[in-house]
Amino acid sequence: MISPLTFYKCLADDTRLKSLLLISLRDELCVCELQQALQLSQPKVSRHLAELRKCGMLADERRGKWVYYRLNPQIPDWARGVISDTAAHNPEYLADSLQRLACGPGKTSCNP
Amino acid sequence: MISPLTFYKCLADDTRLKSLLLISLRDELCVCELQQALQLSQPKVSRHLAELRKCGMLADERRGKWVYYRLNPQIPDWARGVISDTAAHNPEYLADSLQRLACGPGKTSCNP
DNA sequence: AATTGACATACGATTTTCCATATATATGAT
DNA sequence: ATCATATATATGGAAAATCGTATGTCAATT
Repeated sequence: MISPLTFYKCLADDTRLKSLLLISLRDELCVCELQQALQLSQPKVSRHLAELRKCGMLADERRGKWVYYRLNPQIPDWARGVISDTAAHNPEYLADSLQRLACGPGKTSCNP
Repeated sequence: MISPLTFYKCLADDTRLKSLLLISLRDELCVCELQQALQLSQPKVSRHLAELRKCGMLADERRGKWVYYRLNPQIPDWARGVISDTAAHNPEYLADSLQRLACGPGKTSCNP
């Protein structure tokens, strides 16, 4: 069970916070989608996702060449609520990233 | 208006997180009460409270020799919700501090 | 005005966090 | 087998956060 302090340390970085919020909104995202949405280098995105995975915040699943990340089903409800509430009430914080994520209905940047 | 990232950076330290949660539960607390509850040095508590004040998370009010801190009335509802939900769902994290805070009905450690 | 108690801040040092770059691994296609 | 793409990790260094100690400020008491 994740401690509140560990949980908030996960959210205390721009890359990790935006990744978590975007994943929460879209259910699952692969690394290259986040990379494009956040306009960051691949190692930077990957490193922060790995940290979130090690903390138990994210679960990863490889499908072919891609690795998809989603919220770990085991995180407690209060933590899931914090993430979704934050995403819901801070549209400006996510606007740019969300726009770069949306490249057509049902489409992802990885699978054109 | 505080950004989500700034907000979570405020919560990403043990002293600050516990202080915010305890203040949320007790409405207001003075420095010496937190100092005793958290078993920390006075400068350490004071420094972190000052940071929370500068970020707009806390409001302070001097009454005589004591300075009382409370949640800034202007913080957005989602942020206040995050704090109170966290306090409500993590009793173990706060148990020790809460016990040291309670030194009798209606009494504080500052005003014996 | 001198003193005491509650609190704030300044300073230097240590620790932690973060990053860019390079390199390694894994998968699928040719 | 080779290659290209997607992702992961390792390394060294830079930047930021945190801390302990010392000192400063403010209010109340005498």
